[in-house]
Amino acid sequence: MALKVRKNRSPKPPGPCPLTECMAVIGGAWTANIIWNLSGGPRRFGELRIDIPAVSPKVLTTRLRELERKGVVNRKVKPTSPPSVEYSLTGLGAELIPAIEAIVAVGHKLKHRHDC
Amino acid sequence: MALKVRKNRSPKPPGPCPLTECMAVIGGAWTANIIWNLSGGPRRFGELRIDIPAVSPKVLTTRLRELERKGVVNRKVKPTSPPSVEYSLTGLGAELIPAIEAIVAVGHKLKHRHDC
DNA sequence: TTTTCCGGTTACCGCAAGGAAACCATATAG
DNA sequence: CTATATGGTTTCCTTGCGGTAACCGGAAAA
Repeated sequence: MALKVRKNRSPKPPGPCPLTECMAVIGGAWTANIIWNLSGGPRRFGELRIDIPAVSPKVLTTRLRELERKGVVNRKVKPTSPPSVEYSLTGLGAELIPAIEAIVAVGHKLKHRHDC
Repeated sequence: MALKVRKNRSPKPPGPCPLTECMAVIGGAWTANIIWNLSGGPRRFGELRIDIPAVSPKVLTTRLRELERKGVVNRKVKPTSPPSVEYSLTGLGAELIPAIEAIVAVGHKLKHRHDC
């Protein structure tokens, strides 16, 4: 009575899983929200804090630094006074938008179904 | 010297954020992988363990139960012997596929860029 | 009788992610 | 002189997520 594994599995590419890899980028707390809020154009630190009121400055800094290191967002310091810092999506960051949009779309459907 | 918040923010719907809501569904460890592996058709517990070797039975059970409760997957027990349990995506679960696919697509791009 | 297989369950544990609150440096406005 | 705005940093602490490992119950195969 051997285990018969059916072959209708979805395609499994070799090497590190692209799904896991992408989730590692957008999976952190508030990460997707941050990217989503940057999709409308550059935004300053304080503006992001207003856009996402629940995020603490510590976490916001952490996420922005991570995303910068991964090449998803760009950090530009403007030598005004007091200096203001503008964050924007890089080309790579822009490529994440369709995925985020798809997630948002599902979120709407979930709300619709849930609706209790 | 008042704070001038620019208005180029992305649209913010009232109420609970759809983005956060959807991420709560697909955000758990291995969750997206599980849904992805079910997108090719129904799959048994043991098959999923083979598809995703790194997932422990405990976590796999937890995730499947969560997804079942949220109406994303369907659990069907077949009274064979030993009994086999088949998991499949519900209609709601199927709606998640485009988002997952978008994430997978970005994962490929990430690998391409990274490529080290 | 013992083993194998399926689909789990249970107990235990470590650690890192994340929340809260306080603090900081600089420069201009009033 | 003091207040305010900006963009953080630092410290502390809790929670819970997820990993490991062992165990389980029924049935059939050997």
